Amino acid sequence: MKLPLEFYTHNDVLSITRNLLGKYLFTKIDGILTGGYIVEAEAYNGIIDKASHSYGGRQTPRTQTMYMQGGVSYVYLCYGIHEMFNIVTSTEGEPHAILIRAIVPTEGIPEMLLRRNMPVLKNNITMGPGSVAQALGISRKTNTVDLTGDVIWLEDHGLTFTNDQIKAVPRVGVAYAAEDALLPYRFFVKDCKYVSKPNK
DNA sequence: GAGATGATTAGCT
DNA sequence: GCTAATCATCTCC
Repeated sequence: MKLPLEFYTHNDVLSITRNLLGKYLFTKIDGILTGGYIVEAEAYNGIIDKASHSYGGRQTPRTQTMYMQGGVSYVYLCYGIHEMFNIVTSTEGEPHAILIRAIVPTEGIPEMLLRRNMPVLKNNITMGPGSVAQALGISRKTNTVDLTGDVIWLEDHGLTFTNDQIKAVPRVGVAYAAEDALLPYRFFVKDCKYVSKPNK
């Protein structure tokens, strides 16, 4: 059931992103199991993606993780407080990554409530990339973790979405990036209450 | 070594 | 809808 390493090492980061929707993401942090299935993800297509840390082939200590072979986690801090969970794909030297933006929680919900400091379950518990990471207990300590290991992993439970249920939208703010601006990099499940804002 | 910045979120208007 | 909060990392001097 656990996704094999081959799932992550394909070169087509966009099709991997599409296939990630409906896959289950689990984490076991401090011995506590939490998880859910992915409903929103965004591809970061390496050196041609202006929004990527590795745009233009930039290589820094932080982005080293993106250049690794697919199948590891890439966690980084943004705006000082939000930790983001990415899945590195493709082969070594190709800085492809997929940002997990939203999941539907299924396992360990009480623990997620504690981590998010929320009294009751609300739709926004895993809405947005920062919230997903926090609810799952992901932090920079879980950077470069092997996704076929026992800390963070993905499973296929046979859940799939039709093309009608999935919406792919072009990224915004890259209008001058020629044909790349037209590519649909962001995938999400329509009308899912856990998906962040424009969910139709 | 100092300054700018950002793939966000929450809370107020 | 819009704006403030907040800090590790990158870049330039």
